Amino acid sequence: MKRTATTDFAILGVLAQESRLSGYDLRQYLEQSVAFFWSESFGQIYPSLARLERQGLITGKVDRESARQRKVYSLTGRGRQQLAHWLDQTPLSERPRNELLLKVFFGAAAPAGSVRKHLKEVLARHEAELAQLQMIEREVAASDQNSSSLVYSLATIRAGIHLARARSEWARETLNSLPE
Amino acid sequence: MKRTATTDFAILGVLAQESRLSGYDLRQYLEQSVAFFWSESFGQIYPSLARLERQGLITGKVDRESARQRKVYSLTGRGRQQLAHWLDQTPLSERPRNELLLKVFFGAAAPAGSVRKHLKEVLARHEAELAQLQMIEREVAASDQNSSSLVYSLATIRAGIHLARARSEWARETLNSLPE
DNA sequence: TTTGGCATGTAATCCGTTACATGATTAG
DNA sequence: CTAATCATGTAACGGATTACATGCCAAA
Repeated sequence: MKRTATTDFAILGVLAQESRLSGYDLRQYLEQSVAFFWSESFGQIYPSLARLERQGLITGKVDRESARQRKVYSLTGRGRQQLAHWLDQTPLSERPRNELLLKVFFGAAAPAGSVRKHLKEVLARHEAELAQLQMIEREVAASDQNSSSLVYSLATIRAGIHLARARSEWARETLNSLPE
Repeated sequence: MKRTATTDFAILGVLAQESRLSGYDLRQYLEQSVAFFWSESFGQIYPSLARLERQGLITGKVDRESARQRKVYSLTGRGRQQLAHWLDQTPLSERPRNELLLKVFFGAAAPAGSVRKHLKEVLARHEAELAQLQMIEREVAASDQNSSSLVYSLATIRAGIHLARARSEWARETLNSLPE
């Protein structure tokens, strides 16, 4: 018995911050905010929107102000309630699958230089990610919008910074510790 | 077009380190070594073993030395070759889904105290994990076995340590930064 | 003798991505 | 005009967990 359906709650969460969004908007929003720790595909979003509307957690209406044919959704009271309930449940601890670490673990069976090559690549990637997140942090922190969600956005950005830094340091350290 | 089939390679990798293992053994091995960044269920392992044997990458034989009815597998030359090839491919960057961060991000819509509660829990969890990994690191480092895979085991353990430390520090810092 | 661990497998189900299918609008 | 982007959806597929189903062996 699992029951998570996190896609539904990701949608409810975004609609709690901003209403009158289309499926397309929702995707954009997620990509531009939480992409580094969460993502949804259209294949998930559209069926989910239909389901949530059927359940009365969101309401959809055709957007007349737009020239395009788009349907925008907003949270209902019940939707907000359900979201709050889900947010209160302790999050499931993820069972991550890290292909890089698996390849490092089996390093002894790899061709010479493979592991170093992978480590150099991730080091570069995480250093770039770190720089980018630090820039975003400065921007967000400087934005004068004192919305209630600001502190939470900042917290997740800092999580990304901590993780990118830890991964970079590990990669650097490991490159030094490996022979050849 | 994706093509990963990582379960297969996880099995090949373990068999490269130790031969004559049953499906049950493989599960045990994975749980006791790479569990914090990789796991496989029986529902994956047994079909995968059958497939790998059909492809000639491993060979299985009924274990006569054991009183139990078990079939043990070993890597073939071709299996070792395939593994080496896979290990050389740059690992796919994971698209992680972190439910905790999602709940933090939507914190403004949560009941009062929810986020703090979650953060306290993960802080405790990661601090315990950190202590455990540090212990394991000392044990493994002290083990006189100078096997070629030792350095790679240590590297993955240190990855766990870096990550657990980063997550703990982030949680502590975030608890301080949140109001109330 | 009965419980826990060893041991193997299949079936049901879920979750998620990718590909497919279609079409309108807008900017260059 | 034409390419990019907006926009919505379904179908096919694959990967993974969980539940189901079965049964033996060893230790308490």
